[in-house]
Amino acid sequence: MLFSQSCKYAIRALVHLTLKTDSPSLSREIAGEIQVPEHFLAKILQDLARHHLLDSFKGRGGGFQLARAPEHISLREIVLAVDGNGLTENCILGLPSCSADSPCAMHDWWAQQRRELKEMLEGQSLADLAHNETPKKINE
Amino acid sequence: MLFSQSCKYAIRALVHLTLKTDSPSLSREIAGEIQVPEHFLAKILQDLARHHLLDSFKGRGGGFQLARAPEHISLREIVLAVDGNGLTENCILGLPSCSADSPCAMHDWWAQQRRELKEMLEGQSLADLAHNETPKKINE
DNA sequence: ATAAATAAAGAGTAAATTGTCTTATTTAAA
DNA sequence: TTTAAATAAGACAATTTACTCTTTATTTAT
Repeated sequence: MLFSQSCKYAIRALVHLTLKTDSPSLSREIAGEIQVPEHFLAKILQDLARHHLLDSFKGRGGGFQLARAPEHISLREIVLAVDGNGLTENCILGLPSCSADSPCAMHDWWAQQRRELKEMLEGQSLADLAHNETPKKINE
Repeated sequence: MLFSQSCKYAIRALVHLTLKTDSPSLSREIAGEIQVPEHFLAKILQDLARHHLLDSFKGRGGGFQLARAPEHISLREIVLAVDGNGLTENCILGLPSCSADSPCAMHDWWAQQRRELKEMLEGQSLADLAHNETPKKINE
């Protein structure tokens, strides 16, 4: 599994928010729309706010909102915020001692793969993702 | 995390066995050499035997051995045996309904990425991996 | 036959992740 | 200034993954 469940939910929530940039959205409503556990999502949104990908507003009229234009939020930033940098920084076989000096069996292979993966996560913006989202049915 | 802990252990065990193709190795000894929990590894080896990547022999003189030449065991086969096909077959955002007809926000991006990942897992054989392993110190 | 060595299997424990519920805290409106 | 609406935070429950321990089954050598 490339992304944790939290990270998947984060991406879906952010894509959803990309389509609603006018006013703050309630965590409860977002959860309902993208069909994920309400309180669990709330924590993820708090986390994204701490990482300055979202702005949060308390009290009446509050909610969550993208902190920046979706064109300037990369998929990589989202993954880093929620899952940390383990995916691209740790040894793929989990060896703490793995390094260029004492490489594991997959070190060179993964060094190449991870670089490409990183570039592709950086190259994909939230705006790109939102653009590919299946449009909601209107009739019905 | 790309691979489960079990899968990481499996790869390390198989690489180790690639360097010892003469006679069956004991699961206990493999665990000691690659430094992973003994009984946990035993189950993983059983699983690899069920998937015909290893041959197992009970009783005195028994142990585990590669079922085929390491040149003909791909990294992809190992991952499939231990982690299943979820990584390359499931929606990366975990949506059961995601398909070409109703794609998720990352569908197209991931379709491309997963194809490349698949090819690279197929292209890497156990022999290739073993070849990149850090050689054990001899003096001392 | 018997004993010893090994994998196989099963049941259980521990830890991490995922998800729920309740209570603060903050804000804006009435 | 009180009340209602929202996020923030904390404690907890459930599930999955990782790991351990014990027993059973099988094989070889004596």
